[in-house]
Amino acid sequence: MSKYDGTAPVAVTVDLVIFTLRESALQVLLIERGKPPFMGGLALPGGFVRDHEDLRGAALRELGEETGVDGAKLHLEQLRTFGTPGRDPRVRTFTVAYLALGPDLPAPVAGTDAAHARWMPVAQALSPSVELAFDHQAILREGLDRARGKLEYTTVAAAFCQEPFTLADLRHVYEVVWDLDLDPSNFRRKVLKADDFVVPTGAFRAPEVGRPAELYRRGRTELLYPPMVRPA
Amino acid sequence: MSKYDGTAPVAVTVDLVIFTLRESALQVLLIERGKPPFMGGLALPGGFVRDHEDLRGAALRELGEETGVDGAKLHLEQLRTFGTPGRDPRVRTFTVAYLALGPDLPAPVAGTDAAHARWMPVAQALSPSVELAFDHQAILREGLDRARGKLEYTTVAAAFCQEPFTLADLRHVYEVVWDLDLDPSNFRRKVLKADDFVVPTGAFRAPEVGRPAELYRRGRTELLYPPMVRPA
DNA sequence: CCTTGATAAGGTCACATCGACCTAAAGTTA
DNA sequence: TAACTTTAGGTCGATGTGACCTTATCAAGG
Repeated sequence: MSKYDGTAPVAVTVDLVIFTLRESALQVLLIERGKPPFMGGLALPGGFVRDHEDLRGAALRELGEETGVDGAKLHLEQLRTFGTPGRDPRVRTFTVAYLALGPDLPAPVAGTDAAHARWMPVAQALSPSVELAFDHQAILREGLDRARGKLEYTTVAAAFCQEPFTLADLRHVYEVVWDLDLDPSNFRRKVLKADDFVVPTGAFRAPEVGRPAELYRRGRTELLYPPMVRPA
Repeated sequence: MSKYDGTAPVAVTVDLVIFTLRESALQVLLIERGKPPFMGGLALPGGFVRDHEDLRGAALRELGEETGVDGAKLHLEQLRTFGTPGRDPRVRTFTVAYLALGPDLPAPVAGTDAAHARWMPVAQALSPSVELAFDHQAILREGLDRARGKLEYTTVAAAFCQEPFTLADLRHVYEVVWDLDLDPSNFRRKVLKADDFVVPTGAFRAPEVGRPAELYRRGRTELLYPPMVRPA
């Protein structure tokens, strides 16, 4: 970039913050780096953007390589771009961070690119005991903040649920991501009053114990109005 | 990028969507391009990110060059990164778009980099009669959407007001950006009930006609709770 | 076969907020 | 002084919310 003509060595990558709900915890997909820098350390999945490849396309490709999941069915949105000089010790690197949300995604499969990938509770990944490569801790932090905020005024919570799902499943998403308890009755009232947040299927699912719950699918609404208020 | 090692010709730029209120209209700063491509056409201000320069730093520098304003006093946030192949016919270019909001900013000064810059009402810039270079129309559209949305649940509206300002000034921001009328009385109640959105100065300003209005300064709160609801 | 326990479904009620509207205060202009 | 304009502030019915209660429907156990 020294000549300001775009020919100096600059790299552009995408990094993914992939969240899912496993074992009643919000978990993030991390990979073990197989090459320097930060070899052996943990990092967010990601890679270089290829020629002729859209940014979103690159994110979808990485998503498929790391989780084996068809990203077309997940929620995927751009988070922010990080480009502080020195964040990659090798070359000036800009990374476009993406946030992906999905229902309980499969464990990474051995024998693939994803062999060195694993799920880790977000709380653990953000704790001082874990060190992530590059500035991935900051990216993860921002992904968490974004996800928490978006639950309030959008319907993305349903992206964490495998269809069909019960209202308890959906409430569970809020409770885990926000780390608090919600009143089942009031939650039900809000969700059903919001227009086309969820649509009933007429079918029911019997839990291990208790009354069977009706099953729902995602509605078409993206924006949640009125918003789900997050208690103090 | 063909070798995935970050040495292929790739350019990274920042582009700015700079909004201000002039003559009771939301206006955006556009420049007349002095070189190809799109020579002579209108475009958002922006430029290459330099070595050793932060993304935000590059945005602040361009802001100063184009408006002569010390960006430290404006609201500046990252919008999104655009990198569709072919968006720049010369070389693969990724642009990190920033959104800047400020009070009635000075007209561009002749004899500077900003000589070819001018303010244009956003409605006009987005109309079919105006063609912006590259994908700047899409970027502008997204900046407008972001600004409109952020007025709801943050206090950025105050960034459009020169301090000190009246509640009518602040209300005017909402009315212009949202293109609708708000009830002065209810607006007043909401703003004053929100904690530390604005702080009274005790001073008053006499308008051309009508009762003098109390003057306020920006408070420290960033998030507006409860949010300002946008009528349908 | 009925009780217990658990969860879903749905209702009640006091309270806060909101939109629509009204009144009073404090200036300027005719 | 009257008319007009804008700010400041209040009222009231409608609506949303949190806390809590009741009932329905299943499984498990006596």
